[in-house]
Amino acid sequence: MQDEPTRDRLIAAALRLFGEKGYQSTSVADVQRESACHSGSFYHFFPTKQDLLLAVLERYRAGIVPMLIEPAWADVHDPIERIFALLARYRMLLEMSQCTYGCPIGSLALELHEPDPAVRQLLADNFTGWVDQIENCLVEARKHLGREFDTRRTASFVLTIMEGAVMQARTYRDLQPFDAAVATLRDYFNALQRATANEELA
Amino acid sequence: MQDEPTRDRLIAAALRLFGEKGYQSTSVADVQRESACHSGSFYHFFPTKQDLLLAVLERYRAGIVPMLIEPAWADVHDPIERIFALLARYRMLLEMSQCTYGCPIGSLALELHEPDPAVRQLLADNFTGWVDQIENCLVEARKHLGREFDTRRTASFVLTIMEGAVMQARTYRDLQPFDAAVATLRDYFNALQRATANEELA
DNA sequence: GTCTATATACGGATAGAC
DNA sequence: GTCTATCCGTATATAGAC
Repeated sequence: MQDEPTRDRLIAAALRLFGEKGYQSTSVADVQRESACHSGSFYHFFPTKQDLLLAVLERYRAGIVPMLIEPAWADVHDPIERIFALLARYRMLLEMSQCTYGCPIGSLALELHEPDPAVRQLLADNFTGWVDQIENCLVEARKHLGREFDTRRTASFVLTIMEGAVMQARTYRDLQPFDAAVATLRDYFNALQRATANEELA
Repeated sequence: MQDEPTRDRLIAAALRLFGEKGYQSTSVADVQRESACHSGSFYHFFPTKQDLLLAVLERYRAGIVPMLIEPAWADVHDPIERIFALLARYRMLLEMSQCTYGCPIGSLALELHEPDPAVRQLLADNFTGWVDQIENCLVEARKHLGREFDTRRTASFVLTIMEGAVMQARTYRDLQPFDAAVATLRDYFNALQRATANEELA
């Protein structure tokens, strides 16, 4: 950890701190302390604090598949189950943190009310990258879900639910609203599959 | 406006500013300027900035029915349509602000990572008050939605979707993900009603 | 209750030696 | 590339006259 290049250590520390405390509540001094480097090094790599944020968001974006999706899907192959396996990862994050740590991208998206365009774009890119993965699952599952099924719209809906569910779990400090949302999403998929099966019978 | 008691002017200004810029990005000086009062008055009414936040959250909570629900439901009587009428209010807020202003409670809930317990409780109370109203609609609509229908779980699901949809609309600066989420929720209710109608035929 | 002036701390960012 | 020391603005909060 200490042997990593300084720039990477700074990004790694910021990634953790921005997730735990938020962007504004994390001072440049916090990042310096956690990465064991000093002011001169920091500003050598990042002209401003926001440039560090951009690097963090880019690292999140690049990490969606290797750091989030692949671990979640290693032992799950059914496309619909993969969606719920991903949601289970967020549940685990909430559980391990007593419902304080959820989705860092969602938190940043609402914390920064008037983000710099480059920041906003990277937040959006993170959402899009996540939704892309869900959509892949839905395309694969399409035959069970009806011909006129809109895979993109539904993939976006899954992100909507994950983010809203994390928000409530954090606010109530309770997994129940998260579990409730996931259970209701499950109902929805079941209803779609039942409807499609009925169509095929007819 | 200028004739209002000072304390109310402070709360009103803070309510607006916290919604527009967030809590941390709003300085006490901002609130003083917008409410046309000075430091001495501010700290006469609110010992700390957080005490002002508590007053704002309490005002939001008390305003759910008179300021949000009643206007949204004045001309709508079908219980399911009332749910969509409420969601349409949020769409209007997004539209009027070019997708920058969504749900101030949700924004505060994710901005404040380790809120004071009193703050967190008031955020939760706001969510609960909102969900209560949705649940009333679902109880009224129950006969069309199936006997084993869980009204509380589904009401919480509606909040989940609203918050997640607002988050995405703000991040993309585009109403499309919001509309997509609402349309998918509509599909879900339609599926529930269809399933219940089929049950009754059988 | 309201005003002005100010204490005090901490934030992001910079200077310049090494 | 890394270090120490520091500038300077702004933040919350206070003091004390009126």
